Amino acid sequence: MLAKNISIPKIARKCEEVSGLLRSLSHPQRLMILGHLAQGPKTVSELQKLCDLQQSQLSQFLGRMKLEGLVACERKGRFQFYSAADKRIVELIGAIQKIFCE
Amino acid sequence: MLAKNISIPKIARKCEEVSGLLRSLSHPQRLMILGHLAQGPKTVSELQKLCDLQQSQLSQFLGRMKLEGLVACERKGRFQFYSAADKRIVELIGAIQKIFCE
DNA sequence: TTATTATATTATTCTTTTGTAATATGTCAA
DNA sequence: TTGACATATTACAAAAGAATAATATAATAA
Repeated sequence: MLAKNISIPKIARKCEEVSGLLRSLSHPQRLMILGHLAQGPKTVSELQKLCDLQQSQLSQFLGRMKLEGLVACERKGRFQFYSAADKRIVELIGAIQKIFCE
Repeated sequence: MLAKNISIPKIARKCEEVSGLLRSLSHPQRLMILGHLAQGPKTVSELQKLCDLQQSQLSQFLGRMKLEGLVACERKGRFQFYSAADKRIVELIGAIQKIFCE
């Protein structure tokens, strides 16, 4: 139950930033979106089918997650390809799955 | 950037539960509280000093985190000792620190 | 029993988030 | 250029969360 190796000072400095990221993941469908993006880039309409969301809300979620630094996007023709913003995000999703889904 | 080993079906089933946990961690001071509790049990007043919170708000946060299954508590005399609810919570805090604070 | 310390609850106001609908923009094909 | 498709933005009502103050309960010591 103990974790002596966790450094509070380190966490403290990052608390604002990290809690912001976690807030973005604190919605079931945003968590789902990032779960899919952790597997590779997807267009908005692909995500819409995968997550069963209204177009408008999905777009709002993606915009918010982009601002928060969780996802990145790149337009190709008329499609926007969204993906996990960086390695840390993929690692976080991986850790969550390892801890809670195994 | 990819994580082919992440299973979406597994995450999907747990999305509601896990996003709820993450929501509890999505506040800087709640994250801080759990950071401290991951190191061992603490009384409310110890946490109050460590996290610089008003007594009332701390108590409300703790109550909420208890409902959410993040923390457990045990009364000893006039003190309530709070601790991380289980191993998964400690692991999650450890993973967050490893990914974002190193 | 009373005073004191430790913690919890309630009430209230303010802010943020959610869900939804409507509308706008951007890109391509015909 | 027009139409169709893909995505983004805006607006707004309803719900949830945050901060704060005031009050209540629970345990102990004197």
